Amino acid sequence: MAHEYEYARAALTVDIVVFALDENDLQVMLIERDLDPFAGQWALPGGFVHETETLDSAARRELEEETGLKEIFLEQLYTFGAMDRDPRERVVTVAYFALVNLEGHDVRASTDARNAAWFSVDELPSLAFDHDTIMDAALERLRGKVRYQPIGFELLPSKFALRELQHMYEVILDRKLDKRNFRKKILSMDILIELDEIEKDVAHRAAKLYRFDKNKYDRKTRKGFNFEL
Amino acid sequence: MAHEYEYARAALTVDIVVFALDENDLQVMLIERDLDPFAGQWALPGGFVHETETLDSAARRELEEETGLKEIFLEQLYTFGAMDRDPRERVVTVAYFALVNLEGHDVRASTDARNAAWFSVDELPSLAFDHDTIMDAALERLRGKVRYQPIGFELLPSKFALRELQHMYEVILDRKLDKRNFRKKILSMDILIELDEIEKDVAHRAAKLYRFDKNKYDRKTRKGFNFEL
DNA sequence: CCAAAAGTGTTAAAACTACACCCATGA
DNA sequence: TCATGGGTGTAGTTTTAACACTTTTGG
Repeated sequence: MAHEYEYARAALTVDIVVFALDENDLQVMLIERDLDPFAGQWALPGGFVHETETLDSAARRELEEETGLKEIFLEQLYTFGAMDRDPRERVVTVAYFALVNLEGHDVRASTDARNAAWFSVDELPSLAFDHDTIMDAALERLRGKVRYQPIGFELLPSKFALRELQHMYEVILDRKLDKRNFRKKILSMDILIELDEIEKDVAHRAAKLYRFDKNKYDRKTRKGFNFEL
Repeated sequence: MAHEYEYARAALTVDIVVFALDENDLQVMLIERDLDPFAGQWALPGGFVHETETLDSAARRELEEETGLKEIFLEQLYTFGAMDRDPRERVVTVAYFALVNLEGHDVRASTDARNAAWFSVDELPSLAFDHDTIMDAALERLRGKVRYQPIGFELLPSKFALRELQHMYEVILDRKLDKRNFRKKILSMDILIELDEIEKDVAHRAAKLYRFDKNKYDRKTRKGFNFEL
């Protein structure tokens, strides 16, 4: 196709920072590059935006192709356009961050003949391109946003114990929270449904399970309610 | 140049939502398009990203070319990539928002043989492309961010009275604030310098002038202080 | 019966809200 | 002298922070 606007065009990619929780850490998924530049180094999953898809679709497609993850929480983060971020030529990338609950999704640890793996955010290798910068921005965004938007639930199974919820916040915010105060606060928001169900296969006393009530949250939000931890 | 990545490439633009305050309103600068598509309609200032500049530089360059504004607060907002946002071909735009104090900057009301003008945000014409959507996003971001980051000062002259500061928040947040409580709160943050200077040419009792102490704010922030209104 | 985590209340301090008057100044 | 906005304090209420023990359950 002849371009109507005759400017040299940057290549456009998407890159995704996928967060998940394991027992004790916040983790991100990385992919080992098999080609130059940066062959053998770890990088964020991502790839080129096709002419026939939106940025969001490109991010979802790449995520599924490279990690098998689909239908997960995905939000645009920031667009990076430094001149030399790709040594070959000008590439602008739209970065996303994603949140996934490991139990609900079957993550291919390796796909595309490429090696994919989870890394704890405080034991990251140095990354290809400017992906360290993107990672920092994603972490900062997650830590900021989790406190005033109920996105943290995306990292948990749909039924969870209050301990798990508290633990998720402790891991992301990197500080201890007081158990009684945390429970009082989150329950007083009245956005959780207490289920008639308790934890299974737990070594000791089983906790009640809860579910996030998105409808109620949306209704309350429209009436001026603000989630804040 | 031969493209190393052989994908069809979207054109890449920047668009900027420039906010300013007049006596009573929050305003934005718009530009009347002289060419199709949308000839005669109002649109955000913006234009193509050149191959030799970053996204931020492109935004600053376009802003200066189209409005004469330079060295103003500028922050990336969001990247819009809907398939049909430009009727001619695929164009992805990186949107920015800017804050400017009208008194400190000489704004050309008209440049480039194009017509530029300020509009109150609650009396906007319908805009070209998807610029309505971008505008909504910018307003939402400004309203959210102004409460927990000290960016509102960018809309005021460097020396300002507390009344002006309060008024700025009232206009942006669209609600009355209590004078005594507002003063207590903002002064207790200890990020303003009280100057040995009072308002000039004011019809009645002149107010003390203050200045935002960015250094002190940065120092306090590093020690865990959080601005919040 | 022991280990482990669940669940629960109170108190003191701090922050927030609502509210009204006198003062200084220039016209 | 009047109109305009500057500047100030308090009391009631709400929110937050700190803190420890008993209960339940499975192994």
